[in-house]
Amino acid sequence: MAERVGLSLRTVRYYEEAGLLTTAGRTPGGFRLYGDESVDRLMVIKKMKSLGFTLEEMRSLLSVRDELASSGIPDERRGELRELLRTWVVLAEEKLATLRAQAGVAEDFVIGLHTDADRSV
DNA sequence: TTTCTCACA
DNA sequence: TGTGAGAA
Repeated sequence: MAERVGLSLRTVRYYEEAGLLTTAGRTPGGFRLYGDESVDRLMVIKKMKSLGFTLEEMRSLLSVRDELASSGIPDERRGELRELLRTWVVLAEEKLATLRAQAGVAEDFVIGLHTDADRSV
């Protein structure tokens, strides 16, 4: 699984210990078994990580996702979960706005360096 | 090659 | 928030 998603073995196990990942059981010898949903989860985790979300935040979002995907949820609870998901959308959009602003700074900086370089010829 | 645990940053 | 090392 670590190889599939491009994480170290230690990291994948650490995420399990941190409650972000559930194994689909073990072999008789104790080896971890992973299902396809583990790939999904790890992709979400990787993206959130790169955006600077904490493990706790990942846990939070993943649990909402899980519950929403489970069956037999009362409509009222469903509404709550949808609402929670919307707050995550907002948080992600905030990250996006911050990064865009940073990209703008980087762009200006590079342009400035180019003009410096050109002038110094 | 895996697992777990303890230490370390 | 991870990683390294040792032992089983």
